[in-house]
Amino acid sequence: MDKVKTRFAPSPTGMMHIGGVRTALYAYLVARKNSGIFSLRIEDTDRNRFVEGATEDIIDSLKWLGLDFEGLVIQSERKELYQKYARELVDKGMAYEQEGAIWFKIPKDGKVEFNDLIGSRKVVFDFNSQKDFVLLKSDGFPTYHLAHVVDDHIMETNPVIRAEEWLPSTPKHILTFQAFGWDVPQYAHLPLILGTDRSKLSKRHGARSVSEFRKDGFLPEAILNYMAFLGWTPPSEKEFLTLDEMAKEFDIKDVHVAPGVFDITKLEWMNGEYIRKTQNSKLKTQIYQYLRELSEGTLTPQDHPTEEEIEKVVPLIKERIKKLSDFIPLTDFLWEKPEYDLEVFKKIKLDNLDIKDVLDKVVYKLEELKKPWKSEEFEKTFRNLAEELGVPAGSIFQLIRVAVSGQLVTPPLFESIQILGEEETLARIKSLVSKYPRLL
RNA sequence: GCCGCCAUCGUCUAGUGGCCUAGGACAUCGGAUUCUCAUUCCGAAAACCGCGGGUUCAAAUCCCGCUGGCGGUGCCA
Repeated sequence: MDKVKTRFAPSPTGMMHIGGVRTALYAYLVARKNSGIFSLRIEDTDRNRFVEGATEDIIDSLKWLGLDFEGLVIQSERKELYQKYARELVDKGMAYEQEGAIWFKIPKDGKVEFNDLIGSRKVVFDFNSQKDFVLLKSDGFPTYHLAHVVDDHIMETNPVIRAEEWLPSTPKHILTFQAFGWDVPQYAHLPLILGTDRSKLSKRHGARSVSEFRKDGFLPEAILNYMAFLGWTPPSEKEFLTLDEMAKEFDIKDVHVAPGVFDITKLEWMNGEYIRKTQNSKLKTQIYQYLRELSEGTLTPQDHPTEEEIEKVVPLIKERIKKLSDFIPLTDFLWEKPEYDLEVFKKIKLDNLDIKDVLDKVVYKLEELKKPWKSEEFEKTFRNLAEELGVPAGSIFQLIRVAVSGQLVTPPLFESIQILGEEETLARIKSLVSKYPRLL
């Protein structure tokens, strides 16, 4: 048998869409599984819908995801090829020219049948449900129908893996292959991916391109894993699979027929799982690179947080973030002086105690504490203070937390303070007290 | 309208005639641990397997009809 060749064939009408990830992934997996070849084809035959930068975004996204492809075909660069083939059909009498376009002539009677790889379903279309269609537009560019048939024949694509929205036009394609006298490839029409309103996932559902997910701090492994499972369960029924493991287990025949709803909540959960599974040193690097990318290169190694600083915080935030972007709100108080919203102090239950008085006591205790501050002593000191004041220890810790960070939620207090440093901690509390003597 | 695809908890799914009084995961809700938040650990609720007919000793699983959802119906892809 010939080598298995698959391809991902998006049209550059926008940034690479998250739904396209699954199509690309399955095609990639089929190739890998069969030691075949996976390539990319840019379907840019509609000049009106062409979006500048889209091709680059698709390539970048594929690379970022780790879906390596060999071979790149750009349809607009081989216009003449399609023209030649369109003419050939005209010469054969199977197509005709009208108003500058070349139309495929649908035979009078009969039907097309084919077995789709997905769900091994048999699909039958009557010719009379089909109308003549354009192969070559009057601007000289091919339509999808022609380009698909010509390219996938030349590229020896088999199976053709594409979204189910193509299913209704498959008879056109089969007829065209036959008109040329070429072998018809096998088709795998992947079920649609739906938005929460159950209509085809699109920009209306929050327009999520791969690059946006990347910017949001999603990991490629998590995206791949989640998308793979939208319509497929590995025979092993494992929950987490690497690309290699997927390639081993994947069989296009196991892909479901029913459409699936894209659920970002589950993707986020999975991303969190991947973050937790990542080695600290690797996570440190990922966060560092992520922050640099976010700042579009304006972040230099001298800016905060530095790689060393991130390294110290990683163990504290690893179990607290679902996305790399969560790192920022959770830790920025460590590198920047906090802005205080006095409202948050009201959420600390200190009975009728005066916050300023309590903070004064905190400062006093901290100054008494032997340096370097030790975790046990720190804790004991403030538990004692809480007892003296007759309030829960948690309230005291919470007050210190807010005083130091301006936030109700932070990584563990003492560890955060250690990163902040003793002087900075004291300075922050003192300046808070002096800045807002009344309000507190 | 016409053509086509699909149909198990809110979501992703297991399930290919008896192991199913339908299992898992996310989300949700309780509870335990805890200085906040998270993590982790327990537990609960959640699908009369879209509806109606068959076939069979036996159906979520096979067949038919219906309904519903979605897709296509472009010199877009």
